[in-house]
Amino acid sequence: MKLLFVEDEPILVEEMNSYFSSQGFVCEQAISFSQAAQKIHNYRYDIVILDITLPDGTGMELISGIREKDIETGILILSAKNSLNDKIDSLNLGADDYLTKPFYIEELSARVNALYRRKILKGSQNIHFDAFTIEPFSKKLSYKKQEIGLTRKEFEMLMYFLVNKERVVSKSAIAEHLWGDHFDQQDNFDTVYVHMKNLRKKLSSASGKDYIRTVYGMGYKFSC
Amino acid sequence: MKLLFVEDEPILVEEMNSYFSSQGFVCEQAISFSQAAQKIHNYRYDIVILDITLPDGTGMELISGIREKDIETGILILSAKNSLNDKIDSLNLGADDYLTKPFYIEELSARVNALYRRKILKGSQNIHFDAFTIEPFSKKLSYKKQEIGLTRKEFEMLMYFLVNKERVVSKSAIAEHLWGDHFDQQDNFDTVYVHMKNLRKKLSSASGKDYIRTVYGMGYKFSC
DNA sequence: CTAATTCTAAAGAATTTCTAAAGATTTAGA
DNA sequence: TCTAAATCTTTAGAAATTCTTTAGAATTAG
Repeated sequence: MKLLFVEDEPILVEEMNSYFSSQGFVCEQAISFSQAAQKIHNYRYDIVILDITLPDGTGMELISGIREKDIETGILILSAKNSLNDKIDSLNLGADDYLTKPFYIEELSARVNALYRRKILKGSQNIHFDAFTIEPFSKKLSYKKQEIGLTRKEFEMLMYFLVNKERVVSKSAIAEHLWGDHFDQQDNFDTVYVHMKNLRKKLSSASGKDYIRTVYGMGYKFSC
Repeated sequence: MKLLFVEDEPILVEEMNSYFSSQGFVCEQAISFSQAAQKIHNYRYDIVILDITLPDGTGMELISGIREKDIETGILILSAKNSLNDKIDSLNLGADDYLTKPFYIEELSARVNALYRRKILKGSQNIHFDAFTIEPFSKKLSYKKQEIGLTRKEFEMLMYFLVNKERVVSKSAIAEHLWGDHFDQQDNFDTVYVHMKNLRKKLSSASGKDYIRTVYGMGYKFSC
C-alpha cells in the first residue's frame, strides 16, 4: 500500500512519514505540485495526501490529473484555510476526503485508514504495475485509464508473467500454462513466439517501456 | 544470521553482544567506520547496526557502501541526537530502520527481529559468496548490485561449483551435470575448458579475485 | 457469415555452444 | 635436473541453437 504526501513542511512530512511507515504503508513525498505530478505520472499510488495550498500552482489540476490516470487512487486533501469553496471544488473534482490544518496525526490516520478500508472493500483485487491496471474479472488491461485490447492468450500470458514477476519462466512453462494438456512437448514454440511478440508490442507501444526480457536459452523474465 | 555492531561505547557493545548472542545471532563488532568498512568489504552481514555519530567520519558513506555491495543486508541506524535530517538522509540512502539513543535493548531487539523476519519473508533463498549474489529463480548473478550476464552453461556450471564448494570436482562430473546422458565418455573436454575459461573471466573481471582453482589431473575446486 | 484470433511456416537475426589448433603449464620418469 | 608426455588454457571462428518477425492460412467465436 503506497502513499504519496504532497506537502512542503518538512516536519509535518516527517511526522506523517514515520507514523504511516510504522503502520506498514510505503511512503513517498513531493514538496511541490510539479514534483508530485511527475511522480504520479511515473508511478501509481494507492492514496495521495495533498496539500492544496502549495505555492507553485493549483492543486486542482493535480487532482484531475490523478483521476485522468487512474480512477482507483484515493485522494485526501489538506488545506490550511477552512475554505468552503476549496472543499467543494476539490470534492467535485474527485477527491475522496478533506481535512483542515492544523490537525492531529491521529485524525489523518483515521481518515487514511478509512479510505484504505473502502479501497479494499471495493474489491480492488486489481493488479497494478507502473501505470498499468489489470482487472482480472473483466479481463481488461489499461494504461492510464486507456484500455488496451488484449486477446485471451495475450491476457493469460501477461497474468502468468505477473504471478511470476522477476522470475525466469521457460517457454514450456508458459506453454503448459496457456494450453495445458493440449500442449505437446513435440510441438514447437512458434505460437508462443508470436503471442510474446504481440504482447510485448502492446505493452511497449502504450508505455514506451519494455517489460519482458529474453533470457537466452532459459526463457523470459518480466520486471517493472 | 550474522550481525555487525558499529559502535564505540564498550558497555553498549557488550550489552548488545550478549543479548543477541543468546538469541542465536552471530555477532561481530567494529569500533570505527574504517574498521566497519573493512569488515563489510571482506564479509557479508545480514544486519548491520550502525551508530552514525561515530567520530571518525560520516556514517552515510558506510550506508551507501553497504548498499553498493549488497542490496539484501539490513541496516539499522542508531543516533544520539534526535536529528530529523540524519534520519531522513539515512533512510533515503537505504537504511531500513532508525532508533534514537538512549533506548532499551528490548526495543532494539524488536526492530532487529522485525528486520530479520522481513528478510526471511523476502525469500532469502538467494546464494551469496563474497559480494556476489545469485538469485536462482531469476537466474541472475550480480556483484555489488551490478548484474553479470551468464549464459546457461556458465550459470549451471557456477551453481554446480557452489553446491560443491571447497571440493574438487572432476571434469567428467561437470560434464555429466551439464550435459547429462548426451555427454559421452569418448567426447573430449574442449567445451568444458571453454566454458570454464569464460566463467572464470566473468567472475574475476567483476571482483578481481580468482575463485576456481585447477587441481591438476583431478579437476577444479571452487573456494571463496 | 464475418471478423477476430490463433496458428503455421519460413526467413533471417542474435546468441550461445562447440571445434580445432596453438601455446602454456605441470607432472613423471630418465 | 632435464625432457617428453600429459594436461590445461586460450583464441578465433564455424556450427548449432534459439529467438524475432512477417505474412498468410486455419480456426474459432459472435
